[in-house]
Amino acid sequence: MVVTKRQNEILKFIVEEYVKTVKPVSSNTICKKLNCSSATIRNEMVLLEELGYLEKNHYASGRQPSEQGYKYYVENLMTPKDLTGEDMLKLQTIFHNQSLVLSDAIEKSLQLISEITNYTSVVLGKSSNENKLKKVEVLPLEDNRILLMLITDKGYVEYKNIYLPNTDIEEVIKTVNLINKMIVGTPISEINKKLEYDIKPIIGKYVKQHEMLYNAFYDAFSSFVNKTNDIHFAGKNNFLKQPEFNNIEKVKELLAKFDDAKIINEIEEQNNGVNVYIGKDSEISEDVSVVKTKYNYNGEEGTIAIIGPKRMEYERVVNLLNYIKENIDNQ
Amino acid sequence: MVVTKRQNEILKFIVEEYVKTVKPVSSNTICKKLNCSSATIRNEMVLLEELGYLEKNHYASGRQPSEQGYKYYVENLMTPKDLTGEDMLKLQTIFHNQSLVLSDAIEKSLQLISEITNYTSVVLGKSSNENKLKKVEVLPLEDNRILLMLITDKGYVEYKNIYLPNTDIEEVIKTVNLINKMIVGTPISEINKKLEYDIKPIIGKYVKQHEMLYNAFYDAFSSFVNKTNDIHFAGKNNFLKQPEFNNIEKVKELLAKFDDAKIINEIEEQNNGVNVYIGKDSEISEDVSVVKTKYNYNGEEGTIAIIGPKRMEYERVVNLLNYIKENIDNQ
DNA sequence: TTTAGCAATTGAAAATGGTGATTGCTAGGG
DNA sequence: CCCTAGCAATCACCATTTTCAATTGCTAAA
Repeated sequence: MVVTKRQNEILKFIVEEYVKTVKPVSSNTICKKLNCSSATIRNEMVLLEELGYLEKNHYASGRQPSEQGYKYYVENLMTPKDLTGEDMLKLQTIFHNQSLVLSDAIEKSLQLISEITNYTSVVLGKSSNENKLKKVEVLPLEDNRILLMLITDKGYVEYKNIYLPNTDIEEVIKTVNLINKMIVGTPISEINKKLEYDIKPIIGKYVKQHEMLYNAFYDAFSSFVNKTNDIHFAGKNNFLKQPEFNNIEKVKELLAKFDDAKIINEIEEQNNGVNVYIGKDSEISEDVSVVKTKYNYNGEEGTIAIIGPKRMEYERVVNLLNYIKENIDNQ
Repeated sequence: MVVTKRQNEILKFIVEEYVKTVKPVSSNTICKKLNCSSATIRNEMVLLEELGYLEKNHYASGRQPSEQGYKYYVENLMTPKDLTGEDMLKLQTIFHNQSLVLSDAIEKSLQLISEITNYTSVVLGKSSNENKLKKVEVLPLEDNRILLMLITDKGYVEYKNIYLPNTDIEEVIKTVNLINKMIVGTPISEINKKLEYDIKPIIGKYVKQHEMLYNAFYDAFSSFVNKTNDIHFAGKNNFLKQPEFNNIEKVKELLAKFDDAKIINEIEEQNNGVNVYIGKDSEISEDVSVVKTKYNYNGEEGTIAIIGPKRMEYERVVNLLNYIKENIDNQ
């Protein structure tokens, strides 16, 4: 079945109206905008419903977009107009601010987006798993404490503050320097093995409290491996502001998902460009949608995503994300 | 007016029953436990209400503890019995695990507490504001990127990944080493001033892209200052599980408080020991209570707090916190 | 001092009724 | 053949009423 021009207009109007008002749209509301009677609209709505683009809550309720309807809207009806002046200006001040390191600019811009849209933003840096250890550094502090730092070739740092009572710190430093030579260059993911089989015996020889030191090492590397992703949220609680999440159960479910590492993986797989995943496709919850894109700036890879209710301002969000992506790529 | 032994028993029972069931306690429920009729209990309840320890929701509802009632319970009725076997065992495995650095053990134990109690836990490390800069370190990475690390004497580290296209990295490193000599020893809080008046001119002389480098420095130190507190939450969303927070508005209010830095300050002031702040005294919301304590382990200072609904298992939480405190002090 | 008994009070849940919004359908008109 | 006016039908929503069970305060007797 072919979708007529008028049907497209009606569908577009319904999506945008519903996004604004969160209320089913009636034939009457529509006929004020288009020049025809409500009955005509109703006839068209019946067809659009048969096509699967519209839904009713009950016999005599107005229509709202179905998941398919949103998809159709995003693919065919959305006008890729420029950002509104306001949105644009705010983002510009961030990206044109030379003082910001890129990662900070991204984070700041996502905070901004969360603020102005009331959705949730996520930056997902590339896994540090593939990093290789570049350097192990020890720094003596006061009172038999040392600072242990692990640095990777991509510039990630993990550090730990260790208290070693009754230990000759000089000796510890010598030992660590020895270890340093042995493990530099090892991929982070393989390091714990190496630690156990190659390093453990050596620490034992040199340091009295070898148990403590060894464990500190082991821990530091473990948390490195666990922290396989560098993830930052902005506006995590914004869902509380959305009327469709006014019920505790849904909020609970969603916030739990945000803590769960799985959400990250779901978000990661993706082709290039700015993509929209609606409802069930979001892999998070059928009530939310995700707009996301990858970036790669001189080896610094990552994904940016905006998570909002299915009733999302797709046009605006896609444009915002496009703008950010362009700014990163052109920088 | 004197509180009789029986009145104490009744109050204790009501508190513990209400904490369990979240429902007003009726005279009938009580008389099953004590050997007397419901009418007798009712007479006593009238007296306890006059003393301000009990409350009614309406004419014919059962009684529940008032804020004052909880206070009286915590101060006079709570039996400081040992931890139950289960709670104890779980905590032991954390603290007797020699492999954990103290700060990690604390964090792990709070995660555990949040899990088993469904309350929210907070560790608040001492402000890094009083720290002095110990070392500035630069490490060249691939592709004209450098890693900038700032290390304080107390062992805090802040790092930034900077991309400096078209710049002689060797020159940058020389410059930074120069800067290093000039600012080591400066308190973090004063560093931005020094940067602006003493350091800025120097970087200008040595580095082409001085703007970029200078700003990176400035940023790194700024975020150091802003991060005046080292704060970690566990079970932030646990409030969603508590029946008294089944309304979005309250949850919103509370989660906003958690993000707000003020909550930290409110929590910080405190004398020694494990203290209980009920309802309005919590300074957070009249619906929550806070149990907290300070620790000081070899210069590593901080505060631990458990935040829960006013209807809290005070006995259990106080005992848990006591156990942790003892373990830190004795370690 | 304790207790049995009873009227009084209230919230919560279920039942009821009215209102307004909106639809689907029908029949007539361009 | 498409559009539209008109109208009964449908349903959510709100307010009101009814019913029910829980629990209290009070009184009078043990």
